[in-house]
Amino acid sequence: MNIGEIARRAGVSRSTVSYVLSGKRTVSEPTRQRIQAVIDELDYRPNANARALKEGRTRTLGLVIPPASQRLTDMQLGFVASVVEAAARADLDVLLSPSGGDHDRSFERIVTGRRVDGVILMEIRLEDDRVTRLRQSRLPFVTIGRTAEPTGTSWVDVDYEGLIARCVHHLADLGHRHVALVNRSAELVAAGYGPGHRALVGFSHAVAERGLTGVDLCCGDDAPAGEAAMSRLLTTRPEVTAVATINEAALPGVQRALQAEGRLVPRDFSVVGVAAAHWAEDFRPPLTAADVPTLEMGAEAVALLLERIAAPTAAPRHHLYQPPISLRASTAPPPTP
Amino acid sequence: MNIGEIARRAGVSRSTVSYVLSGKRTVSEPTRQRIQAVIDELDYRPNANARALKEGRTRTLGLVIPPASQRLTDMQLGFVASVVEAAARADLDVLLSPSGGDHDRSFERIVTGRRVDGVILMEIRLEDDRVTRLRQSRLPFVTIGRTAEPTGTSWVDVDYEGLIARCVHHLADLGHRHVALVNRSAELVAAGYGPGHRALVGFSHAVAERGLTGVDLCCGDDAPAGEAAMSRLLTTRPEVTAVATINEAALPGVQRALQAEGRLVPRDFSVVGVAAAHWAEDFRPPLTAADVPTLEMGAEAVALLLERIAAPTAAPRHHLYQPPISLRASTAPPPTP
DNA sequence: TTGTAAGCGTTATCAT
DNA sequence: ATGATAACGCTTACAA
Repeated sequence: MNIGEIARRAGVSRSTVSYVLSGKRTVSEPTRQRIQAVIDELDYRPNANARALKEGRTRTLGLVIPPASQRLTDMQLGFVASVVEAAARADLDVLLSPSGGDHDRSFERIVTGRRVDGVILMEIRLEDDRVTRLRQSRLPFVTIGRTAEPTGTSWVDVDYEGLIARCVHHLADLGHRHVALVNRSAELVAAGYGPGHRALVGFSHAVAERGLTGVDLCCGDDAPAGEAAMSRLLTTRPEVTAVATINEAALPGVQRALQAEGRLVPRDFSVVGVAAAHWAEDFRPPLTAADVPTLEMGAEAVALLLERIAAPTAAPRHHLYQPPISLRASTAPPPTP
Repeated sequence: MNIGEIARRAGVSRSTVSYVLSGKRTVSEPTRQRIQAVIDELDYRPNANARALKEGRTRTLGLVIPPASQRLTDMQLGFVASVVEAAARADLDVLLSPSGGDHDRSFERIVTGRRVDGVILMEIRLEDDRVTRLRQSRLPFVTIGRTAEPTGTSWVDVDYEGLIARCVHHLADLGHRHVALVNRSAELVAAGYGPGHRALVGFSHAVAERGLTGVDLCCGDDAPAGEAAMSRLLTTRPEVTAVATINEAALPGVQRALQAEGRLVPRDFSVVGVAAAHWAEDFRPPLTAADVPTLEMGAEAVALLLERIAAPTAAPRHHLYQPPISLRASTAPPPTP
């Protein structure tokens, strides 16, 4: 079923059918209706590839996700979902590429096969080969997260540095003197994963600024890891009375460890962090946290990408999110010794 | 950068370049090397759309996911990840379509725009418009889950009916007389969501067969809903000593409600279910459960789809998964009154 | 208001 | 062993 078939059945030329489809020139009402009737009857829709070939654009966005082997976190999933949704609203399709390293066939296909009009990249490292690769290609792209030197690229990111600093200040204001940071996994931080580094920077600065003692620990992205890290902390550093965290997936484990040690939150121990709202609300008691607006960020990433596609030479833009810290019920002054 | 440019620089015709790329006819070693050198130098890769147009296939799979608005469950995410991964292993790309209802533009684009060689459908209902739609189209497809009458289609599914029945028998064997089923949300069940219905059928039959009293309740896909449903059950039906569930996301809430009522698992109350392994292992104590093999199922769905694409007229195949129930530590005989 | 025809970048069938 | 050329299905000047 192609445009020629429709044209034949309607007794017109192919171009007239095309113009009915696109509305790019006026077609007399009788012919338009006749053609439309045939289209409806045969449920015809133009071949997207042929159209893309001719138009030079694919109406498709590429989304590079971390390889599936390592389970996606809730937040990553939130980004995927919101990007796909925002793209669908703009009548754009999304092509997924699971790729971690640089030499990835799927990634190469997308970047260089002209299958997409632009790319959204997730899980950005401070030094990121994929960003380098994309920069030298002509393909518009936007990153969720940012490299160490993001100038010249469009991106959205969460201000982990500032947010964790604010968390520490909040704890200091309450009177805590010994605080800890529960970071993401050691591998991630070692690999130069942005949020891990920036959270650590923000933590260290704030701790120094307020004259606190701070201990930072890495922790895998799941409850068992959180429980292990936390119980180790509680026994080796009993003076610590509060933690700040960016590792939402570890929270259930953090909670369990606290409970196992008989520390009541927030009476005996305070917890504060950066996390998607549902993790925070699911904590007992509800977690005082900066809620990462994944939905908004995914939509904004798509918007920025569409901008770059429309005007590739325009100055790149970015959006650093600093969601306010929702005061829920997990922080209080430290217990009096 | 197109094949003509490569041909010109290498001083050969376009077809020769094409043959070097595909290897479909022998090219003399010197010319082959000369052409390959140009290709490497310019990092040329053929335009995927042009190739698709000519070859009549896109090397792309469509994956229809539930609309992003409703957060994807962990299991759904597992399917997405494993499908994408399996496709990448076969050098196939995956086009995502978030679509719930039938009249979805994104879905229509994929089905009828010839953007993909085949489609994988998730979240199948007993009566599913998308399946009907796909059936009348010529496009090969595979479903994860199955309709009420799946004959003639290829699918993979979990045997919720048999599995929940086995759970009930397990509980009955232990001596429980009053058991409950924690199902998925009422909306889902009302909409004819397969797992919800089949779990209920399996539960009812097994309960009848063993002469137990059974109560079934629907419950949203999150911890708060699980907590609410469970605490309601514990107060209104205090005689119930065990639950079986297919609602993994509700498990943390189930646990909290039990704890709040002072019921110790498994001494006072038994819990058993069908859930991804990490939910089961995260339960306290570890949950006796049939572990849904999402990874395997996603890969199998891709394999079945590739079969159908290769041989559209061959008899469809399916795979009903009945993972064994891993005996962990959440079930025991009921407390003696 | 409509039709004709060129061309998007490939692949594959003929020739040579 | 290689080259010309006709499709694939569409959009869009350019003509009429």
